[in-house]
Amino acid sequence: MDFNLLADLLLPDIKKTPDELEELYPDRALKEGARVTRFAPSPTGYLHLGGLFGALTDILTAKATGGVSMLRIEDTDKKREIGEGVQAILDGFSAFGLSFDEGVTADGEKGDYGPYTQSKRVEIYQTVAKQLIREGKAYPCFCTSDELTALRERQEKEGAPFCGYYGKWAKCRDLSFEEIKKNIDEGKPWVLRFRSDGNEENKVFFDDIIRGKIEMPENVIDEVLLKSDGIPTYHFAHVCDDHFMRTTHVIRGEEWISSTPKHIALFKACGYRLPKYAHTPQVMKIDDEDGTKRKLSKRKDPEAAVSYFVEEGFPKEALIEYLMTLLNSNFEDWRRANKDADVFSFPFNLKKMSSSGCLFDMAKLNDISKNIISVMSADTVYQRVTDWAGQFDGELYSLFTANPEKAKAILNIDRENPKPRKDIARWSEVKDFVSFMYNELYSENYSLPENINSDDAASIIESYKNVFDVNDDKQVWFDKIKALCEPLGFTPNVKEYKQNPDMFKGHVGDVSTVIRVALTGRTNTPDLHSIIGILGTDEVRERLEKAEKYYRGEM
RNA sequence: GGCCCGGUGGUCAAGCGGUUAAGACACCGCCCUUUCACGGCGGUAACACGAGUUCGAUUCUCGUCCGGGUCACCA
Repeated sequence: MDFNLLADLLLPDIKKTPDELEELYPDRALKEGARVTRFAPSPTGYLHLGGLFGALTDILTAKATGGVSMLRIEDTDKKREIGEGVQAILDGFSAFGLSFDEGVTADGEKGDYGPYTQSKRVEIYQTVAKQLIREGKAYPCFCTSDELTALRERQEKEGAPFCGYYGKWAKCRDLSFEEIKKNIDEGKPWVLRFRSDGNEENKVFFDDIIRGKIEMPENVIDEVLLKSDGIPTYHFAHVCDDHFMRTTHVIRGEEWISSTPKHIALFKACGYRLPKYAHTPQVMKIDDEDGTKRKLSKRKDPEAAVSYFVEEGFPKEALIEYLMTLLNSNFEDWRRANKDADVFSFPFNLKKMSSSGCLFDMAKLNDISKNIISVMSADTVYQRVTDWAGQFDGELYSLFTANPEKAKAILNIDRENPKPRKDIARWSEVKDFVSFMYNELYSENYSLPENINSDDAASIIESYKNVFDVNDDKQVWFDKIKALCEPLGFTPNVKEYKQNPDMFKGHVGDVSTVIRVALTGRTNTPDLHSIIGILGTDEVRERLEKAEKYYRGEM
């Protein structure tokens, strides 16, 4: 058959040649060892945690080697695409401060190797496809999906080694030009298939940067290259795009390992140099229902969406730092040695990546987040909280913005010193954390630790009321509390109490706890003296009186 | 089911033939402390199993088991 004729019959509008494409997208002038990576999501929904994980890997790899990272949108499946898909991805990245050197951005595309949206690259794919047809390496297939289903059933029944369109089962493989022409003239839809020359018996090897040498049977499937709408499948798009974008390192999820032999065959058929592959592990979680470890699922797990972390109010640095610890386990050591360094200056190494799937650990994220927030200034925390609240918590927002000085004073308690408290892991916790400082949020809770009874509590409060002065400095304030102890049967000396616990009702800590509970409704708060200063005389008196009445059983 | 990837404490993980098998989170205890915290110190706890190679296997090989992925005109 004259394949040139076939090529023109199938793709008459394609005039370009692959050589022209080669000139259009020349090799990149990068220094030795620089890696070109790409993150290539489909706009099918919100950005997934695994996506952030992968994107970070791409960006870090490029940064660490002086290379280039790209964001390419793989929108070749119009059925699964959702309207705001691209925007959702972009929003996800911007929320966590990630950006790529090239590709799709909020302000359009940047870079010389575009377009970076696959639906705009159809001419490129078809140009390569046409060349493949000319070389007899691709052919049109007119099988309907019903026929394909029937084929599969037949293969199963007859015990074929595996299912798929290949070898003797590939009935369109050897259609004559006349048959093809007839089908085309009749307007029958067709897909373009790869004419595989692979052999099941042969092995194909590739070196995965993360996993080492992987050996698999050679591809024999006549994979679909162009779908009936002329749009490429992932496999073909991957080969064309990563060749012409001059990608050096294809970093993708491990679910792609099994189709790599296809890609290798395609790269070879096109005469392109194979990129390096790195298949990353997946982020998993324990299923709440059956307790098994499984891949994070978009459908079942709210924390699979990066928007979850935005809504919960995790500072963006926290999620990134957490992901970094998963990416390269020496990150934490590096961070300890480089406290203020930009995460992107971390000497990331793909080879150090673990190859086994990891469980998402919320407790660890919380810890990292608390550490990060604990070293922020009160101004910064205030700013971040109000930014967050403006979007997710109107009540907190009005409370904070109505009196910024008060909010900052609260947030500043025990902060900005060498040993800051670590109370807050996410902005959504702030409201509860500060609730006792605002009457709008405060609700009394007078429950005491078991070792203190109501009568003693009432006496403590009564005595404290008599000596309380909001203007006392911290030392005087605490001396007064200590002075309350002995007359009431408590000791100001914790050590003394521990030596002779039977001689006292309790120690100064218990006395403080009573006052703390009376004033805040909880046993655990930041420095009481500071709280009293912010609350002010009237409020403190009012709360003390109320608590005293409560403990005396008068309300 | 075929093919492939993976399997070190509860979690993330160092380790690459000889180690008392690091560290971090979580948990527990103690200490510090003028309350609450922060912090410091310490503790519980692991090489899935079975063969083989070797003087010696967590490290290498094979098998078993377990977990995951993939077998589309989805990516």
